[in-house]
Amino acid sequence: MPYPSPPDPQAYYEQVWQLARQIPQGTVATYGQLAQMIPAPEGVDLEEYQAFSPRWVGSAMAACAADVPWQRVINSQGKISQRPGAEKQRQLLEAEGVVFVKDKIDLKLYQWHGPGAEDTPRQARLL
DNA sequence: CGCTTGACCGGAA
DNA sequence: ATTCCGGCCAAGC
Repeated sequence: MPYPSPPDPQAYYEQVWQLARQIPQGTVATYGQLAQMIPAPEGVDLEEYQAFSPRWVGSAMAACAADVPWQRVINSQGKISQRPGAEKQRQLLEAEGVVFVKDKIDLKLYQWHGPGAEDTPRQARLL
């Protein structure tokens, strides 16, 4: 299943990491969500960007720096993508108070609303 | 140099 | 709910 890469992968990944670092503890973001928050690199048409950017975000997370909370990025179905280390990701999230139901998270409760829209911690609302 | 293999997503069967 | 499909690049072996 072939797919293209960003014109400058390194530069794109850094934008992803910077965004990911802003995800509050106890909340999550999806690959596609982060991709939408980043503008399409110059030379990439919107259609192509929409089709592949989520994978680019995934690639970025696969190579993320130590200070990036990679565990807070999950797929659009509210599940943890299959791969070695997936179990660890779930543990880290549960330690932050994220509850899993049948291997999935309720995005309505935990999804990050983006920078600036700093949400009231979902957990507080549940207490 | 030629395979193989990706931390995805939305829409269609 | 579940499976299948298109998208068509690069690093690593």
